Amino acid sequence: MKTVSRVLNSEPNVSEATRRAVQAAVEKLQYRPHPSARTLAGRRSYLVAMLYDNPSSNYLMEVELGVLDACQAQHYNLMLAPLVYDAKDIVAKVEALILQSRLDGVVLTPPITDDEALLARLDARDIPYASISPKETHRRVGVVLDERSAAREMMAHLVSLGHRRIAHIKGHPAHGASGWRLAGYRDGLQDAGLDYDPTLVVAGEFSHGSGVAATHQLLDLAQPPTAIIAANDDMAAGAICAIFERGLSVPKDVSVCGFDDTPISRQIYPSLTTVRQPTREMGRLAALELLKEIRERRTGGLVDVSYALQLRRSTGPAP
Amino acid sequence: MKTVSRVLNSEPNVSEATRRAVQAAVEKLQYRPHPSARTLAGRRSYLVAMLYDNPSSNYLMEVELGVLDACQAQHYNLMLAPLVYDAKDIVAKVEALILQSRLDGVVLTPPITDDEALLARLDARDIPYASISPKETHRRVGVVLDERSAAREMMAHLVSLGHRRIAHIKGHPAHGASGWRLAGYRDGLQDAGLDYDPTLVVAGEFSHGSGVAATHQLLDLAQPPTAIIAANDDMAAGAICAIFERGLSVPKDVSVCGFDDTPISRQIYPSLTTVRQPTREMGRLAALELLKEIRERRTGGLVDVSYALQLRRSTGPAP
DNA sequence: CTGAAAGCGCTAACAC
DNA sequence: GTGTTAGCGCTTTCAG
Repeated sequence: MKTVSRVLNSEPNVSEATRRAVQAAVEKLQYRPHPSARTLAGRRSYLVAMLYDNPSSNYLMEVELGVLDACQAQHYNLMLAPLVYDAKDIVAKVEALILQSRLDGVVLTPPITDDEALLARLDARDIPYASISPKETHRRVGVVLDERSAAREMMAHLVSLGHRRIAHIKGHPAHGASGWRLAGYRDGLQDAGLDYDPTLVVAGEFSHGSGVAATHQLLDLAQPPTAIIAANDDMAAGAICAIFERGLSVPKDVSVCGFDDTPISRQIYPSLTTVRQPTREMGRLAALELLKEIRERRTGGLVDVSYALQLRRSTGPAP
Repeated sequence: MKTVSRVLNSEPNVSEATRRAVQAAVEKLQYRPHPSARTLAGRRSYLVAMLYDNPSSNYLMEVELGVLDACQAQHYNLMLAPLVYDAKDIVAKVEALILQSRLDGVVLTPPITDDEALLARLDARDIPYASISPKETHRRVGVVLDERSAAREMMAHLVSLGHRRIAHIKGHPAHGASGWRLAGYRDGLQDAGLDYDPTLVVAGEFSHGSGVAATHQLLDLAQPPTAIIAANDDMAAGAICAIFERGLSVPKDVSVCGFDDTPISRQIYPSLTTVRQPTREMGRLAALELLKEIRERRTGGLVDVSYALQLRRSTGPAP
């Protein structure tokens, strides 16, 4: 019996002949190991959870697909854990989840990646976790991308088109990406020798509606911008709606660009210039690092992925 | 030990006093039953899967949220099973899934809802399943909506705005909804005393790109339509892109409407007139019926949910 | 109404 | 390299 177990788990100390014989029998009998028996006898649950906020964003759906991919490839199960981040009892909720479901590990998405209380609890319980775009990267497992340089490059693109009054709609303040993208925006201004004008930087929270509102605010300015760089695609789509509502045109009157290259960037008119993040791949890689960490502690690392400007129709020469 | 088990599973034959004592102890010891032990000893896995095709559609994401909701409420786990529907080995794949994961049941989404071979297999293995918008509704468990009447009402809306040349972009032929929506379109023509013009009905496959292509085809007609009713929101968004690309305006030159009321209908300009389907709720209800069916065979039913026209900015008076 | 006994199907630890 | 033994933490069955 144990020999069969060894073959099924690719463990060493089985002769090639025996291994083959077992495999043949498995095939013939259509044998499938029972996951629960395995979990009960062994120490692991073969279950990881993905913790996330805001379940209906385009971005998270892509991430989920990637995480799922990696889990399936390694025969792990994925449990979806939508969390309302406002709730102050997030730590308690996650704790209950871990206790009840015996999770082997968790994948964290922003802004949960940087909840100190939660991370401390995870560490204390010795639950491995991998983060996607965490704010703090010291000694972390997961995946990151140089968002600041991406924003800076996007700025260079706008400047090259002749834009001088470039506005920025910020992301949700709890997300690390918001800060980096703003920093890149400022880098871009500096590169072009432009002054930082605080009236051109308005708050947003990654939602379509917040993009609409922010854009109306910008267009009400005595000297409205000729280009808007939104911290994500949903807000950029909102910006385009607001511009059209005023009878203006994109990109003739105002150029707009977003971030993330989510499906919506190709589904609106005009198609959106944006920064391509390999979102799905990021989910996959984060999950892969998590699984490594689960198998063997201290072997997971922080993977750096690269972005690419995706030039489409929503940006054009300054009027 | 068995008494504790009874209390935890809300089984009868425990005195109120004992029950209370057990509950107090559970609380005090922070005891949590081990899911795998329960699965191993009992006969159920407390696991259901959602089978779906085309994982990146707005529609499915909403459905998933609803299904997840119902499962969590009843302490069932949800396994996501993205399937490539082209593949001819779909039955084998699902079979493997059931065998390996010991699923208690599955939720089916279109067009998998009507794969005869798969359904036969599920029946043979006695695996309960619930369908969301199945084509065939006889003796089925799940949730349906009167799509035909919805399309018909939408037609009435367009006719009331003065439109006479109304085109239809069909959905993916494998989906039942495509047929019903087309039927409702024809009902609407008849109601208005309009002739059916086959050149005004073009093929689509529910994707944005297919909506763009279909619309170009319609606008190339000697007598182009003044209104387009697409079989879903993604294609309607594509139609709007195509119309704008030609320098025309929506709804001034052409009115456009979609189906499903997915998030994108509110994220594009102009906002989309569409048929609201309680998509998330449909996922929830289907899962609920499935769980009923799992607990006690022949108790699940077919729930009928209602739609509502969502009038927004993409439809207006005929030119 | 309560509980003892016997597994569910695996893996860990340890012989051989 | 292979096999034995003893559980993992529950539920089922059946006796009280």
